[in-house]
Amino acid sequence: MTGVTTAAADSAADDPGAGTPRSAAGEEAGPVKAAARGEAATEADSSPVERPRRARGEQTRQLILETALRLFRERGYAETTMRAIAKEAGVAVGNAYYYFDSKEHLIQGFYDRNQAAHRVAAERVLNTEKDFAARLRGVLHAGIDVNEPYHSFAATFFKTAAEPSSPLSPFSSESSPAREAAIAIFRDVIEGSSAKIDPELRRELPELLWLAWMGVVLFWVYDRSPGQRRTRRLIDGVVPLVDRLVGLSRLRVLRPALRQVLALIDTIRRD
Amino acid sequence: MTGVTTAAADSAADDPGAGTPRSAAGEEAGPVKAAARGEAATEADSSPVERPRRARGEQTRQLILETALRLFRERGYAETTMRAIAKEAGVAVGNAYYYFDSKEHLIQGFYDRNQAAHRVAAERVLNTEKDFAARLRGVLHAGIDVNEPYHSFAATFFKTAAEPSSPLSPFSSESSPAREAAIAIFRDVIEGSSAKIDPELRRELPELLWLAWMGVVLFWVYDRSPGQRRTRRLIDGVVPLVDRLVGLSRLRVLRPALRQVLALIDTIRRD
DNA sequence: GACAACTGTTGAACACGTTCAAGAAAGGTG
DNA sequence: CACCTTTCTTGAACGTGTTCAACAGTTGTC
Repeated sequence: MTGVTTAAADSAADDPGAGTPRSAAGEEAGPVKAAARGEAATEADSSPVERPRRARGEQTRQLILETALRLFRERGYAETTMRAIAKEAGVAVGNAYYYFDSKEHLIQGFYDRNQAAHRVAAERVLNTEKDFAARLRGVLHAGIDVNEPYHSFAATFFKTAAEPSSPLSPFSSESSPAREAAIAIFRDVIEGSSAKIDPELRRELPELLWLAWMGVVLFWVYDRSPGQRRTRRLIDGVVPLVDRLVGLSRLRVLRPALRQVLALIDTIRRD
Repeated sequence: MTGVTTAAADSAADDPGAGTPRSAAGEEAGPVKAAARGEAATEADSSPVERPRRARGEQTRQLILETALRLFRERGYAETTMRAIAKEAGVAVGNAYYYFDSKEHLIQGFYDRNQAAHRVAAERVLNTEKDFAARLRGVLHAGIDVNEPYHSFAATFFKTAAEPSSPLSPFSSESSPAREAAIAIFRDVIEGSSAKIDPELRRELPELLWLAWMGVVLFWVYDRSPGQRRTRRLIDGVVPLVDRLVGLSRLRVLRPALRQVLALIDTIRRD
């Protein structure tokens, strides 16, 4: 299932872009730039460009990103034009395209922040709870908490993330750092818990939980109930089920079924 | 989970649009037209237009749809411009917009056909098999068979269907006829089978199987393996699991768990 | 047949995302 | 310093989906 990779209340970017852009430090140090390009199979894309990022460039890049995210928040994604972003940031349109391959690529910045915010919010739970179900429940709710302010336009560019060939797809290689980071959270959920889990299942569980999380996000995106309370209920209902299932995983009687599931996962995973 | 509602090899529309468009009969009798409009909550949309559909209009409408689908198949969705469709159909651009609210709305026609084709293909299985697992397996494979020729661009406009506010979303009210039809197939899978199923589960099962089908479609859309064989394996692996689970549903020991699941579904369903 | 009220059709015009050739600024090298 | 190379910046121009005011065709009414 597809889904917004992460989520987070970036309370940064509160002051308009006008003045001093943050010093080049922090997030966004990543190298990824050369778009994998969607399209059909048209020969090798001869451009692993890899830009060196001088100081000035980094500054402009941040300025454009801040401005874009602010406008997205203020007006929504579709309603924010590239011209508006450029104008507000005080640069030419073309300049934005020098740093970001497309309007969609601006969203990646959003993901990265929300991922980080989810991590932080999850940490609070993971440091205090030992019970598996409580940990899982806390982490899932934290993820939704962090995404909540963006529900209205998360849906809008969820659309964008849904295209398999899009670099924004949670399954794309371009988002694999974010994906790994997300899976790591669920690994922590398991490892720090007191739960006794079948070892084979334990190995696969972080990824499975992440997948379940993607499912929850997907549900959330479609959730039109006030305050998305149906999603909250889904979490509260699903967690005990998962907990029970995981607990049952060590029962002799269910071994064959578990094996069957694990074998299936394995079969599917190898190409 | 989002997913292409249906699928089908429309072998109709083989002769180019040039000559006589089919007589207004057949599919597409539906009334739905007044778009729900996405956007924010901007007052009531004062237009439940409901067009009467005269004969001539219906003819033009069909012509435009045929032409569009043909071009989509030949060149892909993104590469087909509204201007090209209009030109090829011998009408003005604006005319296409008289019949279809947007380019995306042309896709709905595609869905409807594929839905019908899936029904037909499923029938063949349902008429010969009695075993639940075999029926389910057959129906799922039939659905993929029917979609196969369109895999390359199904992905492209899967993106479109993914947006929750889009009328193309499988969960939207605008696609509810297609959705109901799809669920009906799974109802037949169950009712015609020899399987003994807990009655409460039985009531919910068609919708659950449809949901699973949406999951399979989602997987298929993302499946890049040659011939999408991973999807085939997924089906072959998941069906026995579902079968086993359904069979177990009548066991006394698993009653509480089943109840828990059904209660969850109920909770979530009511807003 | 005259008139009105639709349904159906047109193509220019608009705003948007994106590209690109041109050039300015900054760094590096002798 | 002069020079070359690389990074960065510009804005006009292109092709796209979509809109809209105008007009044509059809149907119904007296």
